[in-house]
Amino acid sequence: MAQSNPPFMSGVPELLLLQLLNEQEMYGYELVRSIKTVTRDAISLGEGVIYPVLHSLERNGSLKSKRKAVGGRTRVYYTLTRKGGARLEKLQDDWRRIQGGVATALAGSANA
Amino acid sequence: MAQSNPPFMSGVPELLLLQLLNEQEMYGYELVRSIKTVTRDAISLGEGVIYPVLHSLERNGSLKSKRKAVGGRTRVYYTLTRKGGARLEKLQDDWRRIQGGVATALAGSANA
DNA sequence: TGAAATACCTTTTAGTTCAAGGTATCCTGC
DNA sequence: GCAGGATACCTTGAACTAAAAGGTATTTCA
Repeated sequence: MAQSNPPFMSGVPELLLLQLLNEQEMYGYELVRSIKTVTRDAISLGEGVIYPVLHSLERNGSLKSKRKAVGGRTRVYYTLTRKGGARLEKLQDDWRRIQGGVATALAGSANA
Repeated sequence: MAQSNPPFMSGVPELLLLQLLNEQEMYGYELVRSIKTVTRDAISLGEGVIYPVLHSLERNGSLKSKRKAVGGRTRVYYTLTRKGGARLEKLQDDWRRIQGGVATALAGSANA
């Protein structure tokens, strides 16, 4: 039946979004540029990645959104729910675990 | 035409394999268990991940293999080529970049 | 008026990883 | 002498993620 676990590496886009939205509400287009800035260009995620993740997080109750008209354009602002906060903590833990795992491996013969 | 870049997070299995093989020659089954050990259980990759990566690395000239009969079983030992060494360095850099990127983002409002 | 930036979104394609299954040998205990 | 578990190789099929590209519409500014 092959019920796959989520690929162990994934969820970084999701992690970054939740992290930023935990600090302040933002809208999609803003998040696209924020991620680039905040990671000092190390990570650049296009709109085709951001919007689908945003929508799925809202669907599962991790985010809530609010439309605001600014000038003539509409912006959709997102904020974390309590569930989103829990999700963020889980993803942070996951990340630290695998980051630590890779670091240990890389330390193998290196410098030291 | 959508000529995709490899997903920015990927290549961690490849990185771990190359790293371990850079330290000493190993065979597939051994690598499966080594990765689990060396990452202190943070990362566990099955044979279905390891063998295909091994084969594709050999195909593109990053690894070379040598069969050895041990008892009645055959082991296929892999070692890095020069090209594999270069590939390892590239993946290490990639990893450090994205790791740094995520770290910067996570540092945002945290503890400090 | 026309190009670039802002702002939303979806669809298509490609790529990776996962679980599971398949073969065969060896060793241990019974 | 044979059953079961560990060793050792491998492939297949499904699931999931993320990348790229395209599509609409408005605003700003030259």
